[in-house]
Amino acid sequence: MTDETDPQSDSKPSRRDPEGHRQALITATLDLVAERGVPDTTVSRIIERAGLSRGMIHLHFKCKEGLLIAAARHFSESYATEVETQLVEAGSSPAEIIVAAVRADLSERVLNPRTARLWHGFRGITNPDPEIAACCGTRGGLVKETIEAAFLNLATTEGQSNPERLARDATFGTMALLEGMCADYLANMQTFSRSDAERVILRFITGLFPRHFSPKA
Amino acid sequence: MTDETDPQSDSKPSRRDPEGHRQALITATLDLVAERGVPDTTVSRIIERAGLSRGMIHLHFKCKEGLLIAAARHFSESYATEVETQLVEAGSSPAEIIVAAVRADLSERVLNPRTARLWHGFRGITNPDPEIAACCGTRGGLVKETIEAAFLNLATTEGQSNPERLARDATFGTMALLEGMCADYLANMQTFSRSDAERVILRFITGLFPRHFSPKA
Amino acid sequence: MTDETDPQSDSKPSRRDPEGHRQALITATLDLVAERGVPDTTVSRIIERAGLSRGMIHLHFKCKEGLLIAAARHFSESYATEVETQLVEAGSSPAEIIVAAVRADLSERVLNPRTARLWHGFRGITNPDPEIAACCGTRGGLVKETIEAAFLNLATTEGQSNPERLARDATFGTMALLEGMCADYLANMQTFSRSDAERVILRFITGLFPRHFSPKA
Amino acid sequence: MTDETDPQSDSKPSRRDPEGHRQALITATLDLVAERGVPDTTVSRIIERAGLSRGMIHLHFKCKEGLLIAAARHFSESYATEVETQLVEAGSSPAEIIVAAVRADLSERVLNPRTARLWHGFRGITNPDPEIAACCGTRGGLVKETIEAAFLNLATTEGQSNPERLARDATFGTMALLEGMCADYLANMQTFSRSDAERVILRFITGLFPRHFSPKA
DNA sequence: AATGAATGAGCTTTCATTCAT
DNA sequence: GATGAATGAAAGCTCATTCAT
Repeated sequence: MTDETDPQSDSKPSRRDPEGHRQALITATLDLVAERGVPDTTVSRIIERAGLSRGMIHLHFKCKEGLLIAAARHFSESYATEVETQLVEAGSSPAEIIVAAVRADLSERVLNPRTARLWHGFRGITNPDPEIAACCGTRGGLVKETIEAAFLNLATTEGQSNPERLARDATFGTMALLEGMCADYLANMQTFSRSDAERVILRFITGLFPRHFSPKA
Repeated sequence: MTDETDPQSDSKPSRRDPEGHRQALITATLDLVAERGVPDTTVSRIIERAGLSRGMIHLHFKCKEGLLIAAARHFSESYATEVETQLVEAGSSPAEIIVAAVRADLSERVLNPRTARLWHGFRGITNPDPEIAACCGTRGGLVKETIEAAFLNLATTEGQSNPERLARDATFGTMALLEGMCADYLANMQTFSRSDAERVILRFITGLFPRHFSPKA
Repeated sequence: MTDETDPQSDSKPSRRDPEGHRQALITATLDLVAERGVPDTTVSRIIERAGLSRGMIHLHFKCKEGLLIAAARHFSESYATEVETQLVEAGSSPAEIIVAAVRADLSERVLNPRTARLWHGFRGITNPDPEIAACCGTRGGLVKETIEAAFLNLATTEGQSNPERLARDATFGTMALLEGMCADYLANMQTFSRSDAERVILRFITGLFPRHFSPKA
Repeated sequence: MTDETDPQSDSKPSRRDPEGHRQALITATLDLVAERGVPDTTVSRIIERAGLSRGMIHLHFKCKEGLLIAAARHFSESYATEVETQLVEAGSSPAEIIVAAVRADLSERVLNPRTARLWHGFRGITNPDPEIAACCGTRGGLVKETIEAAFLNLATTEGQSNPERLARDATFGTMALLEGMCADYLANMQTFSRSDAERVILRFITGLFPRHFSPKA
């Protein structure tokens, strides 16, 4: 998943390796944001964890804010990549895509303590850089587009009067439910049930598309 | 909501008014958390905004953390109070209660830039005081109980095989949707539509209780 | 040893008892200086321990410094009183008085963790109030005068050429040794030996007055 | 004693000179402890006197306590070094070494207002860091060992029944006297007489080793 | 490209003292 | 005489950033 080109695997990067240094700083930053939150992710802790020198951050990212933006973008892209990867292994019908997307979003690899803390950590910044707000403000981007396209496909097939609106509502609700599940997971990690979450979301979808999903999918 | 007994109206509290000072500090803190986030809510800014002296915070709340906890609790209680207030004006049937609760939660008084930022600001603290986590980790408490009771009422009436589970799913989904709407509102304040949000949530509820809600409630 | 007039023994003084309040504050101050040193003896800790109100200190002693002076003086007087008390039980010959004074000064009641810390605590104030310097700068006062008188008695009897100087040297040396022993006690409480200390001081005295003290006194 | 390699003499150290900065901070700290005592030796005063920036203390010593420990150790080492230096110029017989050590300890360079205040300032910390207690709790270390070895040499030569105990008593008494003299010096700088102090200490030593010291050494 | 010593603004907290009650 | 809420200066410390090397 990480640097294939780095001959020394993923430990401390070698002395002259600008790209390795960038990656090491981003990884250290994400680790810290997940563990301690954005405000406690200090320059000192980042460089200590990355095993690099103090000036490195300003050399590669201009300032701490720049590193934070790069880290948030990296995290957001990892999320989309991971969901898309899981979708590839699923079927290709719209209904299969939607169910697979929901399952992927609730899977251990996408929803875990680290990611739940990262989403909320970045979202907790009240006046975030627009860049951070754009990529971590809500789940969205590629995943949302994929789901919306599948819903539109279903709605059109069904011959509804206003398929665009149905698809939009379905997407809006599904994404909101996933957001809400993530918040619930963060607050109640011990008792949170992935299967309960999945069942509730499918009940919502089934309510909108009764022909395409069985009540007990 | 402010000092009825204070002869000098509700502006700056008089020199000897412990309770007024406590309230002033909590209000200033909530204002700042909403405007600038938790980490930028410094003691200096709080006392400047409250127009009080530096030592006051430690006198009344022992430390800044204590004030933050008191503020979070106050905010959480205000939320519940506001929703309950709006429920009083609604009908008394389970379905009416549920619809009213959703509408209240999406109303201007409950969901606005200040509250959306406060929820996420407090939630963004990665290792929060348990007290803060308990009251701001997710919408819950009184509102959730009210909704769950109403759903259970409907589910039992309907003669479902497992009414408890249906009520639990309905509550879980509704709360998750409200959470997700709040996150969406925070991320897209300009384009967010309260009516779209309400319609989507009612579609979810209608899917689970088709007899009690009309498709276009 | 304390307030004979207080009907409620030595616990918290009653509501209207100025003298009891003075004593309670002094005792609390000495306890704290012994336990935590002068700099950590704060007004808050003093009033908490004495169970009195904040304004009390400034009411009875004008300021914290005034209380500290009163406490130092009280401690110094307690030291002299205790030594004199032990001397009363001793013999009345000059040699007996001297040996008894040394023993008293090294006794558990006079040299213990509390007193060793109090002497050094007050002495550690670099620019002390002259009053504190006078009473806690070095052991002195009454005890020193008693010893010097006894030495002078011995020296005169012995018919030395310069009895005043001999007495002065003996007193100077004995007091210095007692000071040194106190410092050693503070630094090495576990290993300090009162009998070793006494033997060494008596060796010093025996060296100056071989006729009046046996080598193995 | 100062930077031989620094081309800009020994005034303010150059912008990049870690070791010089360390020394400057230690010197400033000792000056202040001597002038105002440990509690009034604040970070602000230290950096003002050293002409360095605020963060420097925490950069080189981690915290104020760390600087204080380093300063105490430096002071303790300076004391031992100074006494040893003066001993080199003295004779090499045990008796000469002892007399020289006493004289050195009472000399202007070893016993002066600054050092007397430093000993008592550091000793006045009631719950000192073990490191500070170890090096400033009592005169000791190298000087004590040197004196004890010399006394043991004398005691063995003299053929006493228990030479170790005699040497121990002599060392204990001499060190205690030197401690006591230092306390007396601190309390009575104007009237303190180095020659009186020396005479009294030699009287003690002469009493224990009459063959090796003349009564009026 | 890379380093890490240095900076000083700004952080939370503690403190002796005041004074309306 | 007695109280304790209120004050604000000053404490120790952390921080992102700079820049000589």
